[in-house]
Amino acid sequence: METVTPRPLPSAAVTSSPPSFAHLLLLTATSVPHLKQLHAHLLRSALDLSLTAPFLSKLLSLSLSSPSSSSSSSSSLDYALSVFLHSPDHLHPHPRLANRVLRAALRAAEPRRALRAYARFRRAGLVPDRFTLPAVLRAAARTGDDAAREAHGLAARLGLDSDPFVQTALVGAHAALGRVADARGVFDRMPQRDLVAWGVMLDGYCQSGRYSEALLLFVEMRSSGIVPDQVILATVLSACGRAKNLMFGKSLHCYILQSDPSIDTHLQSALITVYSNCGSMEIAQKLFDGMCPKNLVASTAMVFGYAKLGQIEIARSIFDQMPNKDLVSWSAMISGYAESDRPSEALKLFNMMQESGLKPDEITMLSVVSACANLGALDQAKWIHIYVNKNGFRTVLSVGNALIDMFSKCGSLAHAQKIFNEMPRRNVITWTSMITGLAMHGDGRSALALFDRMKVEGVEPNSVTFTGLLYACSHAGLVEEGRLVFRSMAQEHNIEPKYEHFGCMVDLLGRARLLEEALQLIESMPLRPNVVVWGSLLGACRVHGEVEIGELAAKRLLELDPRHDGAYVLLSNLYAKAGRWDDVREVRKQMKSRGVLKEKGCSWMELNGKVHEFLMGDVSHPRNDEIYLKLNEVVEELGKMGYSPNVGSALVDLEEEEKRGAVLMHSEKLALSFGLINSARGSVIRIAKNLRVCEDCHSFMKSASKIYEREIVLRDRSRFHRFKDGACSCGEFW
DNA sequence: ATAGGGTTAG
Repeated sequence: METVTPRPLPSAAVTSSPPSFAHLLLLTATSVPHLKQLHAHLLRSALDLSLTAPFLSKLLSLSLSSPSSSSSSSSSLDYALSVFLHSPDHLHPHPRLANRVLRAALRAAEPRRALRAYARFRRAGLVPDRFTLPAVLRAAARTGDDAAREAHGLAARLGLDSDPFVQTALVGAHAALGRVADARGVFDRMPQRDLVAWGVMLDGYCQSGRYSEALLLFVEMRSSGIVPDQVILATVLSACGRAKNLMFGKSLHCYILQSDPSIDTHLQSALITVYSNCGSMEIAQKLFDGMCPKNLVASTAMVFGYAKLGQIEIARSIFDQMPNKDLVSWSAMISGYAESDRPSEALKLFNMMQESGLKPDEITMLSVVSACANLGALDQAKWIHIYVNKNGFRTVLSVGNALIDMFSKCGSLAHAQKIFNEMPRRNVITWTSMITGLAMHGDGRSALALFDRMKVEGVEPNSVTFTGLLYACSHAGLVEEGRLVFRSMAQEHNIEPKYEHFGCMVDLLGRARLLEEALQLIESMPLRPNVVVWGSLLGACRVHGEVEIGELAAKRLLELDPRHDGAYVLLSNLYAKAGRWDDVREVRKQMKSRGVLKEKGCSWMELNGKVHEFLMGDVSHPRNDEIYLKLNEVVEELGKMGYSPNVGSALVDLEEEEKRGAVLMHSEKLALSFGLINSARGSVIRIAKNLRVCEDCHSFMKSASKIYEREIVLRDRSRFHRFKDGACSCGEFW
């Protein structure tokens, strides 16, 4: 049971005795090492003063005054705290001393240490005061420790729960631990709320990603007549940018100009962020141009904004012009490349960042891992994994999640599963990533089994989980299971199916040749059918050579997006399959007249840590001659088994013979030839490709795997194909 | 109590 009676304070007794020479000596110390030296000296004369108030006091002021950037300050703090932590139980620390330690630990970004020290203090009989609790709560908020609940109760027992400082800290702690409703409850019961309290509540919404609610709170604040300061405005602007609420941003901009045209740099940067997050780069650029000197934060926001719009070259040039770059600016540029499908550049930049002497944090790592996932290069992935473990990111949940995805996308389910199994904690993203990984590899049964386990463990699936599950059913041809999953979404989990779910269902039904049913689903869905669902239907029609429904799907698709290259390609393949060559030419003509270009096929593979790229018909590789020689050989060998190129996959108006040539030059065939030349017999050949593999390449790979006795793992845009002994793991469901 | 970078799906 908690005691609230203050205990006698022996340390105060020490202070009140006349200072000894030893004490005076201590006070001459000029640095922590110096103090340690004096301390050791006094110990030798049997005077242990380390537990006296003056010593601790001096120790603290020295620790706190050393420059915060140097590593010595953290080790000084370490020393200071260890003295506290090893002091005997009967010390009964004075809250003032405890508060200084807690504040020091917080300032040194050592919340865990603060909590340990606090626990130690409590055991020694500390009775916290109105300054202790906020510090503890802030530490707990940062570590995710549930000391907050305990502190809440303690505050009530000590009668401190009506103190505005304590209340504000409670709001912050609840919010940081994801209990926004509890935070709001405390906030609403506060009899008076200063700007800090409003700020903490606003920040609380932002921390849990509820940006629109933050904006609502700001509106409430304004209507209760409170005038925001620059800190509040900066927070709200940030929320506004993240909520991508351009209108709100503009009105905030007006408000700021009206109320106080002297905008400080924080606000300027925050305004730029609003516009760049909303994709309004013209306005962002104008504000940025008016900024002198350009600050780091604003420049980073510009880099981010352009990168998000795909204008990666402009982003890069701003990045290159920045005189100083910190971790956040590097990360923004790296994630820009990662998100714009330029994984090699992302990894290159990561190396440059390290050369410049910066160590990544976990957020940088997420972009790096995700870039490697997109690249699909297994050796790189293994290297990144080692790097993650070496640099202390192994136990970070989000990084573990990204690793699962990375190994799945690099073709090694085994690695992904190992990481999954060894994760100390798992959240919905962990499970979803693993389910999606299994789906990509065509293992639908395991994906469903994992989903059952997930439910048993009480993790609530979200809409992404269902995308993965439906995708798993679709790629494994599990029609009934897919229907059940689809139905359970709304019925059991309260998740309304979105476009991607309908897309998966259309895919699932379509691949099972239930094309009529797929069409009915599209026509009866509560959302307006979009490019995704018509595209799925068209794809299925191509697989089954179903011209009539396919034409309809293509027509609808092209109404929605006349420049959709995939639609023309699929339609043309479909006509080719049916032998309707006039229609093939017609599609081609239409495409030409509308200036639509087919995305160029590109494959790549890793050799000795280097990624080699092949475009369709590529002749630029330094070992071009060898590659084509090998390709000819493979074609000849396969020909003996009855292979002949399937020209339906060619989308060019060429003569028959030229079509054959074009199909034979598909990028994955070039990559395969390169792989056969350069890798040892019996080793796995891994190829990644930007588009979906064509029918001809698919059968080509199957035969090649048999003749050359090689396992070939091909990642295409939608899934993995593992060719072995003349068969593919996809079982033709693709 | 203040501004900039983040994992699954698309």
